[in-house]
Amino acid sequence: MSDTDSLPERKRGSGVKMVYDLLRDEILDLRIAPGSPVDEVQLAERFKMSRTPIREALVRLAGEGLIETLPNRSTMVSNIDFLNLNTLFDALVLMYRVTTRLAAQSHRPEDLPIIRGFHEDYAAAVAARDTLAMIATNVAFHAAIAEAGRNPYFTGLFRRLLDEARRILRLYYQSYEEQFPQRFVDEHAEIIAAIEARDVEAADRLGKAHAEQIVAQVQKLFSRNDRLDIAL
Amino acid sequence: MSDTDSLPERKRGSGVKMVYDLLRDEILDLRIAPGSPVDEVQLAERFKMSRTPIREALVRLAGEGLIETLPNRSTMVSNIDFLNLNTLFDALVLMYRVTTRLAAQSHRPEDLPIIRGFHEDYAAAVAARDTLAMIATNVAFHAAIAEAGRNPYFTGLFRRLLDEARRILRLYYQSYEEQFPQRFVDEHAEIIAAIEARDVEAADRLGKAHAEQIVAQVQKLFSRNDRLDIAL
DNA sequence: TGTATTTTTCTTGTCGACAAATAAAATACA
DNA sequence: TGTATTTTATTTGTCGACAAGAAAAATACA
Repeated sequence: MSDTDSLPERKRGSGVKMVYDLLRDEILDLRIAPGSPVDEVQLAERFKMSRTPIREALVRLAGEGLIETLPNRSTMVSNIDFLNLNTLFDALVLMYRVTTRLAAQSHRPEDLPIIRGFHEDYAAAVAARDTLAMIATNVAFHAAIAEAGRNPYFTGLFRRLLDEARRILRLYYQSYEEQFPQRFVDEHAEIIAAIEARDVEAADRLGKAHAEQIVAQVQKLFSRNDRLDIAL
Repeated sequence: MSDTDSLPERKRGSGVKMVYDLLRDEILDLRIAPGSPVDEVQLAERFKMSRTPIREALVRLAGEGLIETLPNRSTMVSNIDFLNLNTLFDALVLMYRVTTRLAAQSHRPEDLPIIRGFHEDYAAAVAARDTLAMIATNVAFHAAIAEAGRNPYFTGLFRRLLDEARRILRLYYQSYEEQFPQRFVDEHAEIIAAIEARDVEAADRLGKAHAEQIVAQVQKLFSRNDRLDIAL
């Protein structure tokens, strides 16, 4: 694989961030399977740098729970905890509500163009049936709404939840290729309208409904898979 | 200062955790002032180890927002963001509600003795007028309730919020030494009762009231200080 | 042939040293 | 004396090497 086959001229502090961002994306897009071993020397060779900056990137990833470190022994990509998916869904629904509500309450005029921009990106991805782009732009859309709510603690947790959900959605879209996401586009438009009108209650309600609908779809899929697994 | 004047025999992976825990406590108890510079070589000398494990501990602390690093330049203890305290309070109130509610909903019998234990520790700290112990045991009490709710995403955010609040409460108790915490002890007892009775609505209501009361007190103090600052 | 023990291997954890980047100090110049 | 430029100093970022720990492999022994 020709990853970093560009100029070996790297700036001083940039290596860590690069490794961090790249590994993070690969993990969240399921390009690296959960449970896969993460080898420091291998990464050092791949990125053509010493183990030290690699290690720092791994420590950061471990801090976000994306990888797990066994003391003195291997490091691996965190598994998806299917048994506790409901806790993830609970947290997601609440954060959808809270961030949308806060955005309606305290957004500024300059926030709306940004949100609309991601909304259009998402619509374009749906039209193009580009699954990875759909997932990424959907996350960006809701993250932008959260930013407009201006509570860093909520946006921080929400981002993390959306990241974790990114892996699940990746599985979801791998299994089923349905055309329903158009519905999500419409719901997004409604949410924007509620935020713009500063209708806090409507924003809350729409955010909740939007989240619960996605969760229900995913749960339906996984229960189907569960039954399949048992049947085999 | 004779910090680590014990045996130089350290186990292999223990250094990082030790430095991390110690620095974290010092920061949260305001033993290191916000804005203070954090020097790697100094810490390396103090803990008698190389800069590498120190660095790893600092990366973890930075990941939690407890320290801030300027690229290629100094590292310092994060300042308390007084201008955005309301976002912290908003998040805290919501998490008090959610964790108490969830605890009432899905706690197990073995959780209650743990919660009661911290409740008694807190009562003892109040009786002894030990400010630092009061803050620490109060955090432990609510963290235990959150654990009983069994949603790792909520407990994670809640712990972080309580940590940040620890620094503020430290300021609070430095300024005013009032005897009202007995009221908190009583409220804690009510909360435990609601959880035990699995009364979800009552737990929610009590958690919210408890949080809002603390927030109101702290806000009153800071608004007083603000006026004082302006007057000077 | 099966089990206990030793040896090997592989990965991580730690170290000391050097290079780069920035701020502070010193110097030159008007 | 005030400002621009060079030099020094200090702190971080990166490197290569070595040691420790744990699993796997190999060996010894019954």
